[in-house]
Amino acid sequence: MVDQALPRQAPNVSANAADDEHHCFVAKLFGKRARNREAQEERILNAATNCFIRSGFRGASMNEICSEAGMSPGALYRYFPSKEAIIEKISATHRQESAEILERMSQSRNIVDAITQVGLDHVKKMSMNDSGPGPRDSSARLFVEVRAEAMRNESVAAICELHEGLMREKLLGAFTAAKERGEIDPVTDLDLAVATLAAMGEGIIMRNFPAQGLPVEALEPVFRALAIAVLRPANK
Amino acid sequence: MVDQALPRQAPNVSANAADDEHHCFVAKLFGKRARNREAQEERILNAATNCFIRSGFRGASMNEICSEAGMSPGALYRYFPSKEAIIEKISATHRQESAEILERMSQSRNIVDAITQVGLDHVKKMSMNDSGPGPRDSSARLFVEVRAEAMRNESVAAICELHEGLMREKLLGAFTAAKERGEIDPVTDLDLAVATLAAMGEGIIMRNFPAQGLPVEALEPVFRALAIAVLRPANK
DNA sequence: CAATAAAGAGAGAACGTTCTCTCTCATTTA
DNA sequence: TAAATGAGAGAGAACGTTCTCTCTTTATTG
Repeated sequence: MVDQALPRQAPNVSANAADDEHHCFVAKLFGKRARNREAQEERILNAATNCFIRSGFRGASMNEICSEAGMSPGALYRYFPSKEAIIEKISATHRQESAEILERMSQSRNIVDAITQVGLDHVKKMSMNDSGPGPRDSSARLFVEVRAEAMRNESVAAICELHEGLMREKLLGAFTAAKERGEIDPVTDLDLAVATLAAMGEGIIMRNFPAQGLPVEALEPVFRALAIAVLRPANK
Repeated sequence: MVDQALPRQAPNVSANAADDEHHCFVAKLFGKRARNREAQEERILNAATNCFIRSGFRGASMNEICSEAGMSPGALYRYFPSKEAIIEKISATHRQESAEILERMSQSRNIVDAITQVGLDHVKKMSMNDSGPGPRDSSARLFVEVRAEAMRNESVAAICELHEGLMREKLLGAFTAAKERGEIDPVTDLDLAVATLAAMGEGIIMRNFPAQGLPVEALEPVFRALAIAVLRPANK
């Protein structure tokens, strides 16, 4: 009954510790074990994402996630130490994906074109469903969930702030460059412009524009007009 | 053991049912009993609001709410049948208060002035704390919580849709009137303008502008520029 | 190569806690 | 006195997490 339970010790009979370490390192990076671990983590993350979209961070139970992943609790807890950890990982990934849309900013010469494109890309991403079944606007749902969680979860708040800082920085950089190129009125307050455009981006996600029956394409001239309004104010 | 549990029926020994009904009606509206009931309900609602802001709808427990209200569960459940009911009531109230800001719309002659004022009022309300202690931006926090809940709670979703429909209607009415007065370019898509401005409003709440160190007053010219951009697009 | 040891991976029951909500009974009010 | 009100224990379910054990894969040894 107890004769097989406890005796679990690492023997470590090797004479060369460095060799062992190196071997372990290689195995962790490229081995079948490591690849399998990554695959399982992704399986859990996908399942959890679906559950969180369906029931919210607090509303979804670990059992629900386990069922969705086709996995036992014991197995799941081998890959993530807590529900918190899963929430944090998903929040970080989702925010990062949003932030990455800004990468295209530097590709465009015209700053108004660039803003317009970023806005459209954002809306498109948010009306998408990255992970299989479920509502079409999964990404937007998860977005709101992350925002709500950030209100009272310090870790998630830190994650949000990190990516938002990066976004602000990138936007500000692009605007400054455009200003130097003479595309923007010299008196425009760029910090204010960044904050305004970022807020508008989030609002449009929340209200879930496309879900209201408005086609994404209709937003093109709107984004353009807004970009012009914010970057080159008519008065003052 | 069971002899006292269920038999709780209104005896109604009166010969005149109409009199009783009338009496009851009057008592409910003006009696001390009714006033006390309302006071207790408000006490619970205030406590619950604080808890929900602090911990979220799902995160806050009924015990937490009872403690905050200085009340036992037995007492609380006399006034609200479930946690759900409290959530719904608070959601409805909060959304209604937001919608009521639009009442001023009709007071102003100039449509751009009106939009600007509504935007500023909205931001001011959201940076406020209606119910005593807690963070300064309680209203915004609650707003996000309601939005997240609406994503998966049908009742709350219905409440949101109701008030948003009213808001859209009111905005559209004001825009139409302004168009007839010649304030708005005849080719402007008013539905799109309504949706855009509503989305921007929500976004600015979410990003919590004032909390980012930007004074509310700085937003005045921004709102003005945006209103002009949305209502009278430069091209097309 | 066969035998053996160690570790990895996973299943599922069970843990202690916390949840929402109910029941009983005492107190207050009209 | 009869109804309204409230306190508080606690029922019963669900929660996140851990524990024990089995089975598979990998590494080591003779």
